[in-house]
Amino acid sequence: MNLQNQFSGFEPELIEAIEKEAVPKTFAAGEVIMRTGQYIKSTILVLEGRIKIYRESDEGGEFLMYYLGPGDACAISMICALQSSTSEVMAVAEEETSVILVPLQLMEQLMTRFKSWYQFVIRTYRARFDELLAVIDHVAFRNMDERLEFYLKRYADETGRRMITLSHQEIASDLNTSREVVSRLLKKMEQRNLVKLHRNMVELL
Amino acid sequence: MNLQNQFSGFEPELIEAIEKEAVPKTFAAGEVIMRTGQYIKSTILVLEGRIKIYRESDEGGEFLMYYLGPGDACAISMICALQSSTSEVMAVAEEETSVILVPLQLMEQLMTRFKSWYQFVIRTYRARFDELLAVIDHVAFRNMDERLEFYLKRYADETGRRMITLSHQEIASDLNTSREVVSRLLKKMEQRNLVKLHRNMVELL
DNA sequence: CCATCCCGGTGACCCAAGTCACCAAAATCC
DNA sequence: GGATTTTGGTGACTTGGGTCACCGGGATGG
Repeated sequence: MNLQNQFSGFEPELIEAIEKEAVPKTFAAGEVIMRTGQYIKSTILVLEGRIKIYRESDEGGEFLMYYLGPGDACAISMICALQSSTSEVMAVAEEETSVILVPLQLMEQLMTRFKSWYQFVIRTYRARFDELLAVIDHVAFRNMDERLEFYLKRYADETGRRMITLSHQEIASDLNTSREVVSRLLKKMEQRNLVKLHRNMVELL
Repeated sequence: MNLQNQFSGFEPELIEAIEKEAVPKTFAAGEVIMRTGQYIKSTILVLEGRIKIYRESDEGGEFLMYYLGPGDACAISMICALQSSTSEVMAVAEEETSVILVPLQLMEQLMTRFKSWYQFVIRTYRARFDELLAVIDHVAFRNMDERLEFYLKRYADETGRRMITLSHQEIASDLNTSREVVSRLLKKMEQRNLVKLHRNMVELL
């Protein structure tokens, strides 16, 4: 698996420059990639797998923001790396995930040398910003049933599978609600023939 | 009022470059600066006044995200301008506000010519990103009473006044709730000696 | 000066969703 | 194989906060 496949917009010299200096790294499923308060010195490019980006509250609650997949970059790590400041979010590998770490000083070089890198960075900011706006919309304007539906659809889209292998408890954590609420809403969705419920699994119809 | 005062980190040549090509503009209180769906071709730098950035829902609800004051730049206009794509938020002048519009092609020149501009852009992204995270935290983890308290404190900080000249209805819109709820919560805050209520005005104690 | 509008206050009510308690089935551990 | 944990289902209850109705007092305008 190399850069070319996932980042097709990059010109060959850019790819070469990254491959020469950047550090590939692999994370096992469930491994923490970035934690709240941690200093960030490199930007993360995702080659394979899936990373979950979420916010933690003081009281132990968590709140899913979005996922990163192959071809994505972590906007937060970009911003933090460029300021060598701390991350305000958590990043955890959902599956076995391989990434490339682009250290700060390389990042700055690429920025001035390669227009395609610069544009990639801008696109990344834009994409994450839009995702945050969508999150705010949902939590501000939508009820739990709509949020749950959206959550399941997004999950299915991200993974490309209609079978969602998550327990009700895990879904509840991501939405910062309780298991009972998720159970009940899923039951209602089943009655509306939107999903079929299995153990540890929700099938989207 | 010129750039130097509000953007003290900029070197003289940068200021000169901006002043030569960028367009100053003034908005009256209440005027719409940017609306949802509008194409953005320039980045906005705020010299004087205050701009409210908020999100609109399909059903007419609105939701305050943050304010921009002197020395701030609009990250969304940056991102949009650089992609010449549409804004996903509303921007309205809260008071008489003067800004400088930096057109796209100038923006790109400055980016490569001036390190201090580049860093300013990064700082801006970071600041807005953090503000969005704070918004998400509040709406995800906090109840209305805490959100109201935070809202009032922030307003007082932004304006530098303890007297907040807003009707309950206006506050309710910003928090996407109803006037009655705001009235009741303010009454409770008054009983706790946190505020004193006047007509069209909340005094922070 | 009267009519109308905006503002704030309040009681009654309702609903979404969080909490508590408990249970049964499946999975996992020793 | 028995014990414990995880998972999901459900009824009962509470609570935050949204809605409705109504009222009075100040502001505004013809």
